[in-house]
Amino acid sequence: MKRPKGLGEVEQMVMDYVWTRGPCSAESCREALVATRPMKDSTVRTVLRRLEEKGFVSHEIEGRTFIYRAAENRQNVAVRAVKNIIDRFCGGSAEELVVGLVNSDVIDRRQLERLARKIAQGKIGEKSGSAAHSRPTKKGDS
Amino acid sequence: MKRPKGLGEVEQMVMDYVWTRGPCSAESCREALVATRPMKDSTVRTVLRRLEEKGFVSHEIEGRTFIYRAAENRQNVAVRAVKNIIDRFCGGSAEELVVGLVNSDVIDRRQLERLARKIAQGKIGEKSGSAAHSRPTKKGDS
DNA sequence: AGCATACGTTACACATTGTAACGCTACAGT
DNA sequence: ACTGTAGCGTTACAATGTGTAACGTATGCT
Repeated sequence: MKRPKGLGEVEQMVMDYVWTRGPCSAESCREALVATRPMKDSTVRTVLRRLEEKGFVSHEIEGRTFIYRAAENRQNVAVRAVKNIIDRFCGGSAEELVVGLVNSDVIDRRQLERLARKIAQGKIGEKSGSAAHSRPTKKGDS
Repeated sequence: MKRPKGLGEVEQMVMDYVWTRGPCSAESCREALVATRPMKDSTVRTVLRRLEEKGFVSHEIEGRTFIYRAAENRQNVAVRAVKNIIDRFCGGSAEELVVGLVNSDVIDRRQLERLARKIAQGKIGEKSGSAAHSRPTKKGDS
């Protein structure tokens, strides 16, 4: 089992694009990124392929073009990463982390309280399944 | 400015030891780790030195022995890492992340609410200085 | 002096990541 | 049918991070 350690700089940019713009071809991805970061098409393709190997994206073929889409949404990836951190640094308990986040002004304490209340009341965050994917990502839905 | 990307496997183990046991020499560190992971003393020393370069530990000399100590406690490192994640994946806003954490059962929603309330009431998390100490957290402490 | 202790230097292997040149294949237009 | 080209894969290489450790050097003790 390959734990996706994380994303490199370019990989992150590509993922950001995919997450933001939705399913896209390698070329459209490159066209968007090339403004801030010049790179050849083969570079983008390689990155995309590696991203797929890591499980961050999947692709389906449309005509003869690969359409890549995110396998998970940003939040899920973020959650996994944070989960990892919690395991590594907090012994599995997230409480102290939350405290730390508040102390470091990463989270505003009032906002947190409001949010927590809403969550506790079930107004946010219906757990529909394992929360491991935003969509089934099954092929053949073209 | 070099942001410490993260810790490798061995680096993590060393840091865990330093965080848990407090200041220690390279040798005592090695003695503790060698049970689960055989390695030579020079290996530990190299790791410790790299850890220091990354800013995770500092050392002072006692006699002719280097005593390493954590530059930051676990929580702070964890918070920084999470902050990073929030920037990268959540556009700077932690709210959705919290929701995700709850949905993924990383944080219990009731616990979160209790915690948030306590924090909001100022019962927890008074920002007491820079919190850059390496006080052993009172978990499974001997 | 000679040895043990404790640290530094240097080096190497392997994985990850960014980058890209080529090369292959299938579809389109003439 | 033939050829151009769009679109993908293969392969490769450099830079960096990480684990690992042999060997070298300094210092204190007996």
